[in-house]
Amino acid sequence: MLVTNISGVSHPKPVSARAEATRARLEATAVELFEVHGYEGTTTAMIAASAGVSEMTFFRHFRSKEGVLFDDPYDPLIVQAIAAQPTGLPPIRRVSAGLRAAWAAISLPDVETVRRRVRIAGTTPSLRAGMWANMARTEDGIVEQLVSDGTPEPIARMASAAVLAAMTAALTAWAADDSTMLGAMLSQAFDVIDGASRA
Amino acid sequence: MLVTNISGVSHPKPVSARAEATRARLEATAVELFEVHGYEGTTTAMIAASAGVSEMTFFRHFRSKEGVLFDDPYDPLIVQAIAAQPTGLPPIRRVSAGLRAAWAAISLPDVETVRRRVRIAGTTPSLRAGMWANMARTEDGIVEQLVSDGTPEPIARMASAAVLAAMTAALTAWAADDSTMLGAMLSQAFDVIDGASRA
DNA sequence: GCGATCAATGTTAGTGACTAACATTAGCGG
DNA sequence: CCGCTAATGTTAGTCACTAACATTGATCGC
Repeated sequence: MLVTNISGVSHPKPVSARAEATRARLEATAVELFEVHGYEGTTTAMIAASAGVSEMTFFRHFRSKEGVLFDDPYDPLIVQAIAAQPTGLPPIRRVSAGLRAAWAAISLPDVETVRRRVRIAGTTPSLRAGMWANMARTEDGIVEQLVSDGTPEPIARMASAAVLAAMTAALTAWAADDSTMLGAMLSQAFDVIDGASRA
Repeated sequence: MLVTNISGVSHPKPVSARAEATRARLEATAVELFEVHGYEGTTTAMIAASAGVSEMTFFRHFRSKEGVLFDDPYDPLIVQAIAAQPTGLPPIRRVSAGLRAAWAAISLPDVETVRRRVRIAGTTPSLRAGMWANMARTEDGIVEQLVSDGTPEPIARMASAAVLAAMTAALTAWAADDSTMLGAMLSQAFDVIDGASRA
């Protein structure tokens, strides 16, 4: 539930109401603690204790400590939007146009929640990499689509990595400054990719 | 000593001959063990034991296990090359042109060593992020240069993130396939950024 | 209601990366 | 050869994370 899951695809876990409640409680507790003590200053033991469960239970609901912030299920919407772009475009343009379209087509459900999370990630050096890793599946999906339309794999990977990196930069810039708007930042990022941004 | 240290800038540590020898022994031992048992299958205790030192000594020479593979000191050459590009170009073009020039200007001392390391990093999911983190200082340097030439900071960060991401993709693609040449891969990456790459 | 069942949680014990504090050794200059 | 300091060793810890097994609790057939 961060940024590459644009349309709100949910986890396939067949969860009971109790489990879902526990997960939600852990998630909320964790984010609050991160904001107060910082990510590194918050231990998984603290999160579990504050949520009233054992540490083991924390790891049953989240793959890792990072997993509290990053666990986007793969969202096919992005890949579909890219597939819809003309194959005649240079790959990087095709990806940027696709992402532009994907973002324009939706409206994020709870923008402020996302902003809080991205802010934590953007201000913690060790988490910047995690944000990137969270997009791995999305990158793979984009690459697969480009390749199936005839783009050589290395080229496809370079193009998607570049665009997703610019997008990530846009997200962290947006999260860091409350006066900015997500749409505007993303638009700037795609403009940068398209070489349309000057100076 | 990986990829963002193009001109061989060395660490500023005032090292004795003995310490340098120990460091080199640990480094070589570690890479060999990584290649045999995989990165995750190699413990720091194994590395230390194989090198004939205590585990503590390992961490005195390397910040972390990842640090064995990634510890590029910041290389000002790249930033200089970017600074030399015309300020009239769109930021992303300026960065790609600068990196193109930087890579053309040098020849990597021991290409095969680099390839071994990048291969380990590229084939270990948890290390892909580390490669990226290793370039943080370089990214910051590029951003600083662009900003001092009038580019707004968010734009500068989007542009450098995008180009470095494409470059990283080129490096992993090169390392994964022994029949490819580094220069050709990098050239392709910059072509992708410039939108010159078709299909 | 009542027990059975299975998911959800707890407990315990461990591994591996990494740190801090303090003790020891080894090589160099005098 | 002595002493000094850098380099290394030892010990004892913290924290993220895992495995194996025990326990609770909600829901379902009855």
